[in-house]
Amino acid sequence: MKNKIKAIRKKLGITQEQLAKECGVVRQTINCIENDKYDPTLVLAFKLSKTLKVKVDELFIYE
Amino acid sequence: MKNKIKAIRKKLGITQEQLAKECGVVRQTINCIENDKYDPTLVLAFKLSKTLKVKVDELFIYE
DNA sequence: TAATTATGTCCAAAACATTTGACATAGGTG
DNA sequence: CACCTATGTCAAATGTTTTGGACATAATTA
Repeated sequence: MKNKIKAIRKKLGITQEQLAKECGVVRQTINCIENDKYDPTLVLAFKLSKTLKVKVDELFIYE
Repeated sequence: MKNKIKAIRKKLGITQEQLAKECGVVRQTINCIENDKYDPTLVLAFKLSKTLKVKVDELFIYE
């Protein structure tokens, strides 16, 4: 499952570390998700969505 | 994390078994998610969303 | 250049999601 | 009532996500 996290995070000018802290996870988690190592849990997807100010349906690309 | 799966599934007149099959999981998985035993993975959330014809952001209630 | 910050990666363990198989109960229909 | 379908639940096994600690490299800045 692809996502737009890295692009949107950079547009907002924040680091993986800052995004991680906002979402209550560690930096490696953000890094793995941005690089498609695995998908976030649903709760984390919503936290990312909220922090990055886009809807879950926009942030992730299904299919 | 709450969700509207049971309500929408009933409105569509389908069983847990049918929804499960559509989404490629077993009946117990749908049952557990409807009864808030655990949250689905992000991929399953998108499959449920697609089958139930509502957006992920509408199907699940975060906060 | 040297120092600092940001990112990518690895591993093992912990936490969480899903399956399989089974049994119990609730609701409707003959 | 007896039958059948749908739903709820449980425990053990398996698969996936997240953590914590560590190290390497890339990019930025003094």
